[in-house]
This record gives sequence, structure tokens and C-alpha cells, in this order.
Amino acid sequence: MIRLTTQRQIILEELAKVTSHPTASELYDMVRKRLPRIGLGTVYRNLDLMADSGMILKLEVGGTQKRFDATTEDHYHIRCSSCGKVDDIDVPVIQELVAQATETTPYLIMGHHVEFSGICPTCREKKPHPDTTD
Amino acid sequence: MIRLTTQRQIILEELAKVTSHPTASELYDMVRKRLPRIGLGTVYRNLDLMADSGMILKLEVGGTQKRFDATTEDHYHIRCSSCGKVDDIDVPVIQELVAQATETTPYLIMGHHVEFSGICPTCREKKPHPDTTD
DNA sequence: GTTTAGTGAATAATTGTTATCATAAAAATT
DNA sequence: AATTTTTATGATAACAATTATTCACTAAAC
Repeated sequence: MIRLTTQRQIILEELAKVTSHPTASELYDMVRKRLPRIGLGTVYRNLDLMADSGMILKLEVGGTQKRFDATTEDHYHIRCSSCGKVDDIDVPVIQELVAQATETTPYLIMGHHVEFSGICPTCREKKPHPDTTD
Repeated sequence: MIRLTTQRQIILEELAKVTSHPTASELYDMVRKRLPRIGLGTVYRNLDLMADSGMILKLEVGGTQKRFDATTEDHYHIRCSSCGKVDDIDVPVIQELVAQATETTPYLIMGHHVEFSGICPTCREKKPHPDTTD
């Protein structure tokens, strides 16, 4: 079993605190407020360890950075095409999809994930009327 | 309009030739067989240009590398958790999902994508019986 | 034929992540 | 409680994928 060091506990707490799905460096900034001497490598290492042991999820979403999620139940996400932020989305999980896919692919299917793309409220406000010239 | 240079045409042809969704460097290797002096930068630049102009798709899938797709119609993908390969999957696109999501999120939804994960036939063969000790 | 803009190849720079390693902390052993 | 063993940490270096920069060259416009 994985040992719950101070660093790991605080990383986990900070991750559980937010509904967004922070990147490693975002989490690093959050954790550093409580543990100023922690290294970025420690954050990466522990996020990977916790993901491997199933405590958290490492999201395989689009964008350049990996994101992390303290909620391990199956659910879908939406990603902002403008700022890259990722949020949960409350759309029922379609388990039939896996059965459907099994029939048409030679792959051994392990799971599926739905990722919506859109513009988050914050980014919408920033450029609300791109063609308004008042 | 984007000019169809020799390099772009060959990149496009090589991409259209395969049903897998190669990364930039895979495509680089493919293209180099016909255009040995092309640079990796040229492949990256032109893939991005063609994706921006809508000629091809830049896939926002999991994994460390971006992948490209000559088929621009809406469809889903499956990614091998073992080798990272991405293939098309013939499961009908569920347009209702966007409508459903619109009701539960403050995001302005632009689209969605389903990504299955599994083990591809090649990787299945490689380790068919992981717990057999004969 | 000259100018101008765009292209391509080579190289350098950037970004996100992973590996290395001496030190520190915790656990196990005596 | 002191010592040994193990494991984790933090600082730094290394790495991989991508992007930006540079500049000779090509192709179109004048």
C-alpha cells in the first residue's frame, strides 16, 4: 500500500478541493502555498503514483498537459478550447457504447471517455461580442 | 487559399493512405521515403497549416503526441493503451449528447468526441497469456 | 529581368515531463 | 533508544515533442 506522506496528503487534499482538473504545475502552485519547499518533481512523481494505485485519475484529455481528478467514478468532461480548463459534465455515462464498439473492432476494449469541447463562462465574458463595434 | 506544394501534397497523400492516425514524426518517416530531404519542421508546420484550414484533423486525443487524420467527417476513435496507436471506430455518432450537455453546463458547447481505450490486436498477440507459466 | 512574398530545411529555443542522486525522514531491527 | 535499512524528498539535469527563428531559394507579380 502507498504511504500517505505529508506531501501526498496535501496534494490529495488540494486536488479534492477543486472541481476543475488541474495540471501538475497548477497543483504545484496550490500545494506550495502550504508546503513552500516542495519540488515540482515530487508533485509529478506522487500524482503518477496515486494515479497508478487508483486513488486519483490521470486524465487522457486533449491539450498539451496532463490533468488530474480526485473523483474516480466514471464521468465525462468538457474542455475549454480557449483556456484549456477541464470541468466535469453531468451527462449520464453510456455503458452500451463499449458493447457497440466491441462488435466493430478487433481491439480488446477496456473503456471509453467522452470529451466535450466548448468555451467556458470566463472566456465567453472576455470576448462576448466579437463583431460588435460600439 | 493554401497553396498545394509538393511537400504538402505528399504529406496529404501519405496521411490519406493509412487508416491509423500517425503522429508528426511517423508521418515524417513515411514522407521521407518519397522526399528524403524534407525536414521535420516542415512536416509539423504543414500539418498545422492544413489542420487550421480544415483539410485534415488534428486529433486532441490522449497520449504524449498529437495525431493527424485525413478524414474530417465526425467519427470516433480507439487508442491502444499499450502502444498508443489510434484507429477509427465505426460506432454511430450521438448528436444528442451535445444537446444533453448544453442543459447541464454553462459552457458554450462546440462539439464532442468519444475515445475508446483498449488493446490493439498486435499488442494482444505479444502478451497473450500474462499469467501462464509454461 | 527585377522585386516581392512565401516556402522549406536546418537549427535553436521552449515546454512539459521524467530520471538521477545526495540528503532527509520514516520504519524496522537490535 | 541507537543503529541499520528502506523509502521519499527536493534540486538539478536530461529528455521528448513541439514551436519559433533564420535564411537561402523558389515562384509569382510587376
